[in-house]
Amino acid sequence: MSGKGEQRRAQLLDTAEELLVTAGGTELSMRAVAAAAGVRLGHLQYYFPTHAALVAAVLERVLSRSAERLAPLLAPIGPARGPAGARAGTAAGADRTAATAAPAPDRAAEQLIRALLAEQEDARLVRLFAELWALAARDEAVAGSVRAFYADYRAQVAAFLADRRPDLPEAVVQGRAQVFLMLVEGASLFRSGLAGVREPATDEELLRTARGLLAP
Amino acid sequence: MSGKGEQRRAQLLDTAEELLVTAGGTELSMRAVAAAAGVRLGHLQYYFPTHAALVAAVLERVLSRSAERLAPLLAPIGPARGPAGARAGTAAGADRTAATAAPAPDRAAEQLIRALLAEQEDARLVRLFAELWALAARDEAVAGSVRAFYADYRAQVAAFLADRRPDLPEAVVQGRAQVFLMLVEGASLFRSGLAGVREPATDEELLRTARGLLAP
DNA sequence: TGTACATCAGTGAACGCGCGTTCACTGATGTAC
DNA sequence: TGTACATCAGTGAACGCGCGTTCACTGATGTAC
Repeated sequence: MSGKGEQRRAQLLDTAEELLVTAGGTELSMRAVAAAAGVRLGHLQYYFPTHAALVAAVLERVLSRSAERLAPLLAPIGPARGPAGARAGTAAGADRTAATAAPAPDRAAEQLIRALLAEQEDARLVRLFAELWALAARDEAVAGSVRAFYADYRAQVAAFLADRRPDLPEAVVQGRAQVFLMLVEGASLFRSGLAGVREPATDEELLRTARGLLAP
Repeated sequence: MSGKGEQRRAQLLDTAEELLVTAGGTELSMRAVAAAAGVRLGHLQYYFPTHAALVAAVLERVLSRSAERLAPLLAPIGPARGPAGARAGTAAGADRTAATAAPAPDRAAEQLIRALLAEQEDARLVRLFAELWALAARDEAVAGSVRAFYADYRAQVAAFLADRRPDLPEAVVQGRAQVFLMLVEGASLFRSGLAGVREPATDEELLRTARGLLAP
């Protein structure tokens, strides 16, 4: 029966992820995960035969979960501009028509920006991504996953922007989407206590700049 | 005689830094550093009694060297605007008058931005900072050093901006300086191969946004 | 319904290795008189 | 100038520990007949 196995696997990954956040990547050992999960070392290895397999599985889940969290925020809900609304279609937005309670143009971008910044108040998540970047700097396989994640993220931001500004050339849309990500990910370093702390005055300038990129 | 000791110490730190960049933070062991430096483990410990002492020393040198590299770029060389030029005074700029060969207002900001982005083409440096962020996420002492480094960096950017735009309120100057750093550090992730790759179209948007922050 | 067997889930011990740290030691270099 | 001594620079062996990996094993659960 795969139900029990899947459940145990998920539980082990929960534990590993928790450990990655609270103790850091260097403490993510097979023994530590097994002990924290309350199983024997040999049993953890039944699900993840090697340490690399465990790390890869944790990584995959963290990134796909982040992608899921971002998807609804990025689903195009802007003003009805003809068929452009289908461009960045996601499953989440499929059963919603553009007409029902669509916010004003500026509001959608505003909500997206604020939601992304609100996410950064979770220091655990930021620490997790700092670990990911360090892992990526060390391990080309991890770097590939991280790049794929951000490529998808960027494509969604680009679709969001293209939906709202059909007049912009594709190259500009792609460029702005990427710069927007640079700004958001850079901000996470400085708003989480890692390289700096949150400040209202800075957040105001940050919002202004982010707005300028998404909906000028 | 302290000359020999100082020299040996510097050489050991060179080796450790090299190792940190090429192999990553997890490989920065006492034995690895000793072996790479061609000395015995016990001797490395004569200079750095514990692993923590070695890491702290490497960290301190990396950050102070980065600060030195940035100082001349940030020294105010803008148009003569009265006594404001002394605000961000550094030793490097002390023997240079504001009048000699001062570039046009936009040029100074442009040069600064381009110099900072050019630095990011050194993948080794970017990897080193990714390691630093991960170390900071794990170790509050490291995080303190990193925050102090960026606080100083930001103050210099703020002075640069204040020098050129004396009309802006201090809060706005501080906010823009911080957002500028967010953008630059975020860009390093996406231009180094770590989370993305360099693209001319993106660089154009990046320059545009950075310019808007520094000299609007 | 019962039995035989395969697969799944989990245990436990042992391996060799690299790690940080401790510590006693040696030779070279400087300093006091 | 010579000698005694302290400090500096560097060596070498050993410690206990946590690590990833291997492997033989056991009991539970599903499947075929």
